[in-house]
Order: sequence, then structure tokens, then C-alpha cells
Amino acid sequence: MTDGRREAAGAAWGALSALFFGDEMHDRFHDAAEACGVPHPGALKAMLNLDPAEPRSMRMVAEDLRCDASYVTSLVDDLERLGYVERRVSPSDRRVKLVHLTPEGEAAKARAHDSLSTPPKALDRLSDAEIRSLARIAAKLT
Amino acid sequence: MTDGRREAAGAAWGALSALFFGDEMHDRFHDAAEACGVPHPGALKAMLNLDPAEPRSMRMVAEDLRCDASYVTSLVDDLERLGYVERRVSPSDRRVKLVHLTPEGEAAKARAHDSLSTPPKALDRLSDAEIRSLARIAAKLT
DNA sequence: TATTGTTATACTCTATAACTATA
DNA sequence: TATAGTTATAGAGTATAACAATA
Repeated sequence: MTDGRREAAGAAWGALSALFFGDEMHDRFHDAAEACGVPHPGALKAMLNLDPAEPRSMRMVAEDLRCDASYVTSLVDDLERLGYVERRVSPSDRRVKLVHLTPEGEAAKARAHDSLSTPPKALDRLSDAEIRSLARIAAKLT
Repeated sequence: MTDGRREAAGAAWGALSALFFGDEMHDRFHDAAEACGVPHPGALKAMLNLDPAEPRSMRMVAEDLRCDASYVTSLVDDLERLGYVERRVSPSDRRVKLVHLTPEGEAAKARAHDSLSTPPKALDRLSDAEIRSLARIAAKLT
């Protein structure tokens, strides 16, 4: 039983991967970066991880992105120049800078998010019941 | 009805996107590049698009990757140095070079593919029936 | 003349190392 | 002394422009 399960899981994931690594998603990712006015995908990912309610320190952003802290400096410079983000010194530790998403940044993030979360055309091939079933299953995954 | 359908599709896709853009997949993609001995993700994607039965021209590879033709030159140089790929002049047009995947290249591609298609741990949360259902639906998408 | 691929070159993205300020 | 962030610098990844060979 565990064996058939593993096989089904592999097949499911393989099919989904093909969709995500396909041309449509590749294009959409670049469209999203352009739509929110951000120069490169790295900056886009940084934006998507930011939440106005919970500002993150430069170092935390570096960990989110798995990149060097020095690169976060230039990334946040770019976002600040666009008015999407603000650096504020942390009240509890004056070495720490917290990256706050501005209202403009929030709007840009929403635009990018919309563009990315629009499902690819392949989903049109599913019946209504299948779509609902997929939504229910996917919800359990997060 | 079309409205509820769209909503369900958006929810499903959003949840799946979160998985794909999450840390586990990010790490796995780099692991796959390393496992197949390829220097950077661009070269990995080039490999994954190559099929020994249907060699592609340099220009086609550039279109697959949406990058400049000159970059394909250096990409294929790297892969050729690794023994994963061979350039052969096309019999029908001597300007064209066809990129053939070698047996070593095919093996490396398979290793990368295995690593990428291993489902993330989140799928453990699904029941056997849900996994099978997901596999059936995903198969319709490709 | 138009097209395929390469070379030479330059620009962008990202990391390493040395530095400043605060703890 | 150790840690957060920045600066200066160097390296990888990718594009643009000019070129050679073939069509």
C-alpha cells in the first residue's frame, strides 16, 4: 500500500512540476516582476515575503532569500528607491534595521500576487468537481 | 457557477504555488543541479529540456530558455565539457548545430529529474485516497 | 541579403572580505 | 568580544553588437 501511495505521489508531483516549470509560469513570473515595477526576480521574492504587520530585519530577509546580507542591502536600496519599503531602526536594538512595507509596496505586492496566483490555462481542462476537489486537497498542503 | 469555479481554481493554484515557491523546493532545485553536476540552474533547465530522441538546435534551446543565443553557446560549452552533450552539424543545413544528449547526459538528467520529482513532505498530510485523487487530476493537466 | 552560431565585450546579480556602529 | 548592517570589490550569469560561415 505504501508503495502504491509513493508512486501516486510521485506521479502527482511530477505532473504539477511540469506545469510550474513550463513556459506559461516562466513568463508569468517575469510579468509579475514587471507589473510591480521591480527590477529582478530576487527583489520580487523579497517583496512577497514582506508583511506590513510584521516587519523583518535585514538579516531575516537574507535568511528568507538564502542570500548574503550584503545583497539584501542593495535589494532594499532598490525597493526603498521605488518607495515600496522603509528602513526603520529597531527600538529594542539600535543595530537592527526593520524593513517596513509601505502602502505603495503593499499595493505592488498585491499586483504581483494577483498575477502569480492566476491559474494557468491547463486548469480549464478540469471539470467543476475536479477543480473543487483540487482546491480542497491543495488547502491541506499548506 | 463560473464565478465559484474561478475562485476554487485561484485557491487551488495559490496553495500549490506556496508549496513550489517554498524553501523545500528552493533547496531541492539547487540539490538537483548539484546532483547532476551542473554548475547553475540555467544549465539544469537546458538539460531537462533535452531529449536524446529529438536533438534541438542552438536556437531552439535559446527559445526554450528564453535567453540570448550567445548565452546558449557558453551553456552548451559547459555541458559539452562535462560530457553530457555533443554538438553535431545538421545534415540538412550546415549552419545549424544540433545538441545531442549523450548517455552520460541522459543519466545525469534522470538523476536531476528524480530529485526534483520527489514530492515534498507536505504530501504526507494527505490520505491515500486524496493522493490518488490528486494524481488523477494532475495527470489531466499535462 | 538573411540566418545560424560564435567571439568580444559589457552589464546585472550575487558573494566575500574588510569596516562601522552598537551591544 | 560578538553581532547588524554597509561598503568596496570580485565573480558568476546573461545580454548586445560585430563577425564568419552558410543559405
